[in-house]
Amino acid sequence: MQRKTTQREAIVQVLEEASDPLTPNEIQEESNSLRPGIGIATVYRAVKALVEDGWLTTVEIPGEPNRYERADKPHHHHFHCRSCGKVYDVEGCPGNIKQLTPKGFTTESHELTLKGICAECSTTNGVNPG
Amino acid sequence: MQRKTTQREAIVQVLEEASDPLTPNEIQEESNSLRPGIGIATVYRAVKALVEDGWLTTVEIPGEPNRYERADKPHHHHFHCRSCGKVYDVEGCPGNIKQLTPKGFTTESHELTLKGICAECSTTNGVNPG
DNA sequence: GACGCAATGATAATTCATTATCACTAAGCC
DNA sequence: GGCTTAGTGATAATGAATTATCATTGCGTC
Repeated sequence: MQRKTTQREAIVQVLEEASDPLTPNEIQEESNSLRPGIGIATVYRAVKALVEDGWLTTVEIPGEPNRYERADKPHHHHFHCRSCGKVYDVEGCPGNIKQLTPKGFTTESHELTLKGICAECSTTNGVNPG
Repeated sequence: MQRKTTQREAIVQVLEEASDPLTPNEIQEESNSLRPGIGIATVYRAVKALVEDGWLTTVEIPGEPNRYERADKPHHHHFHCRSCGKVYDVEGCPGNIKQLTPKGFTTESHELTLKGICAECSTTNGVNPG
């Protein structure tokens, strides 16, 4: 039977409160501030189960490890900062995506990733936003 | 000094004539039909040099190996077929992408990937396009 | 045609993210 | 409080893409 553990509770809480998608490593770090000692294997196991439950969605960014966020968020896209590497949620969608679909093709979904410099890195010196 | 080899000629020709971005493995296979015996290491070396020259661009699709295409193509996006795995060029762009940029962020570029079933797979039975 | 060295090709090594292993821990039931 | 066994954590193993190694090949020059 599925047992309730303090590790899993911490992981779920972290993902519940996250405003942006997190990598397994980020989940581990943040979970450990709630409940120290959680191993990376436990994070992977929990994430896998939560994705299978449909409670988490996988966010794939090219050249980046997978990130995970709650599946109940409305349709949105992502911003990938090339300075700090963080991934942020971006509200909205251009909306006229499917009209790009070539003849004979069927578009089932789409992923849009903005790339640039996030607000935090813009206000920090050492990075040239231009 | 940079020498002209039959291997590099074949690789360049393959990329010159490619209508869609190719993975190193695809480049190797196609190059070998022009000039048999080209090793994967040679493909990686040639691609790396061509990207550094600015003649090739890297196309990154989540969960897929990198693909490469000529850098002189006009702005466009990509379609990733979930059946055969191929990546196709898609003309055009929604155009109003940057207005999604959150306050304080700077968008330098964007990547849009359509996912679904390509024309070839749609006409082949065994795949349900819906 | 001979020579020097850049390029090649086979393959080992590396680099990651992710998964498997296994002894130990602790949740839930008595 | 004990028992059973699912869950955990440290780490080895795996898988896949890419890079390094090194003996050999062949381009470009003399």
